Amino acid sequence: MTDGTSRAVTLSDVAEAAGVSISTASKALNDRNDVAASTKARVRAIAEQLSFTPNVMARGLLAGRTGTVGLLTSDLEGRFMIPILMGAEDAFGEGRVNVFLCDARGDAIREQHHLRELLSRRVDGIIVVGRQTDPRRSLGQSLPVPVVYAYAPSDDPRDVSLTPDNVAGGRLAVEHLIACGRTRIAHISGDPSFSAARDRLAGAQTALADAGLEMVGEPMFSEWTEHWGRDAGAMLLRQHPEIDAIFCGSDQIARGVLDIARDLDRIVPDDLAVIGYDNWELLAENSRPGLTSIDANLQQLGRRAAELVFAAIDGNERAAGEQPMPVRLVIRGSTIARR
Amino acid sequence: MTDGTSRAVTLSDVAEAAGVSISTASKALNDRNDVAASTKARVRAIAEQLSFTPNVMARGLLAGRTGTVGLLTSDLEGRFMIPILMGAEDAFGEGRVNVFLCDARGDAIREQHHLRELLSRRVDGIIVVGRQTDPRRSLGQSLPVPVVYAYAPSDDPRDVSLTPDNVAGGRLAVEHLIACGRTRIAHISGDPSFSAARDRLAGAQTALADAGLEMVGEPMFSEWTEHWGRDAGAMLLRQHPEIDAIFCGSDQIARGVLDIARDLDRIVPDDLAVIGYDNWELLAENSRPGLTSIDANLQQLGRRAAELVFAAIDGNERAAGEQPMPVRLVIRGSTIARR
DNA sequence: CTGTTAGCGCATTCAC
DNA sequence: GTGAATGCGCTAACAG
Repeated sequence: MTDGTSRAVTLSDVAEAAGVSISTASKALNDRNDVAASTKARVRAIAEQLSFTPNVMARGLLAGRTGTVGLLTSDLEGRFMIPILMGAEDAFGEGRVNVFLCDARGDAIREQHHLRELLSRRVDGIIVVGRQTDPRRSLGQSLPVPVVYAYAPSDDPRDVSLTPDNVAGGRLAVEHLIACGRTRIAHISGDPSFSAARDRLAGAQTALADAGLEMVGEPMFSEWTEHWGRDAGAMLLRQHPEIDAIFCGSDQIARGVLDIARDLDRIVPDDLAVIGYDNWELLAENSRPGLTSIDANLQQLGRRAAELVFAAIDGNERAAGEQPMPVRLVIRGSTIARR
Repeated sequence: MTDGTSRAVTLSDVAEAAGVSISTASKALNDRNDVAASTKARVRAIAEQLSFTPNVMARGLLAGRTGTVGLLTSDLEGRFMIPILMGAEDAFGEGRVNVFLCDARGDAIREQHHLRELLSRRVDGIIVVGRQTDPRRSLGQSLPVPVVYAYAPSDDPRDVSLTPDNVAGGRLAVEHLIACGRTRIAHISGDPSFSAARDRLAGAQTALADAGLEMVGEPMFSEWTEHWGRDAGAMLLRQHPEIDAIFCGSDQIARGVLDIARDLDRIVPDDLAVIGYDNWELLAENSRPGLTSIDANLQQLGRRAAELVFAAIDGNERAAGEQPMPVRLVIRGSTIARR
């Protein structure tokens, strides 16, 4: 463990060591031109030597800004927050902005608690990340800082929300299957209480209708798990052996379907095409064959959320409403045979 | 988006509204006894009404402490940081400590950059999270705040490092297989340049030797992937059909082995027991059968790291050296048939 | 070009 | 009990 005792060196330490006033030292370090080049160099050398790091809090007191953003999540265990966080970090980038990460664990009390903490710390803005695409309760309109909702939209249309476009994703998936020459397409998805499940189905239905096709069998809803994918896949392929493609509501479900297809001697993709959702690389790249999937571009979503927070902080741009974010298709071997 | 314009209300606002001085307001809100109960109540009511949140920066300026901790990770995409972060958050808990999350993306330059930022923000301590258990370069001994290394230890023994005990994990895994009556045990693992791979093997060898057994075939090293698990499993089972158990260096590898075992008509666990490593629930709980695995208790590791940072901050306790953290066995159907 | 002064928001003496 | 004064570390406006 490093030495936790030595007091942090302050600007006045540097000034004293350099034999100048505090304000001169400040100017030198902030590269103002109203200071002699020689003293500037000297002060900087001293600062370097003393490994001086300016106290951002003190600076923030003056500026009224802290250069911090709060990320309030209820999905620390899940996988959606991570890419969003990465995108946000990218956007904040070298902009000297740091992120406070708070995990509410899906608990409203804890969320309120963390919200107060973030406001106490005078974050310049807040990004709220949910774990489903269903609307969540708004933090309210009376906060002193801008708020952007990511993945899970706010239930208040006055808020800005960025959500992946699940309808477009469903459409994209089925259009791809049709483009691959498939016509007898079925759908297995997760919990129907999730708008994600319903929206993806809606998109799929649109694509089918546009092509003059009908879905084979009823869409099957239950859990977002491999187990369900296996069970549903087995039922479906037994009841409707003519099926030549299955659109799955998640990569986990798709993995289950791939698994059971092998048991039933259905060759993927020749005999049966399978497409997943989320493009969870751990699952999609390691299956046999690789799993074609829909990617929600979460990193880009996070980046955009950060940009919106920024815009609201220093500009006056005040967007509002739910903005569906584009998704993309990632093709692997489960829909097109690689040669 | 919420109103980003309304200036945050300050203590002087509250004082003015309550018709008292700033210092009295301060005392009232901090529950000091040298203030009349009536005024105390009044000030608090006003503060509540104005939704006053104290500016932690200003307070921190005085106190010399910020109540923040930096989490410097190089594993934002990976899975190790998340449970560690959760454990740390638990430990910090209601302690009014917040976490700055910085992702260095495995880049030393970026890490240095983030380190400076954290020091600028006067974090009270830093937790460094790596993505492998191999030693990483120390941040140095001259930092003004305590540092604890989690998962990846520091290469400087003067630092405190918490790493999962991979040797114990390897031993535990093989002891379990032996307890299940297995005697012809093989090993498939990942990249041998990882100390995790070597340590787990060492532990396994110990357990075998203690039981008077020898490993079947050579340990197989390559990647931490399902693909490798399938390939290695196929080779192994073909060359050594007598194998009755495989200890895998990761859950991904184990999933591959389970997959190929099914292809080769080996019944798990009756005919072949399989054990993984990491207890990645996504993989372990959804396989057929469920995957027995070694869990590194990362959440507890994170909690402990936070506790050590705390101890160093306000106590004088200054631990040092690499502390191996206990692991545990999670039994599922891949080693013991569930009835 | 440099130094002095003031003040960001708050907690803490110390007078009254 | 209460309030005026001081200072945390820093930057901005001025005066020299």
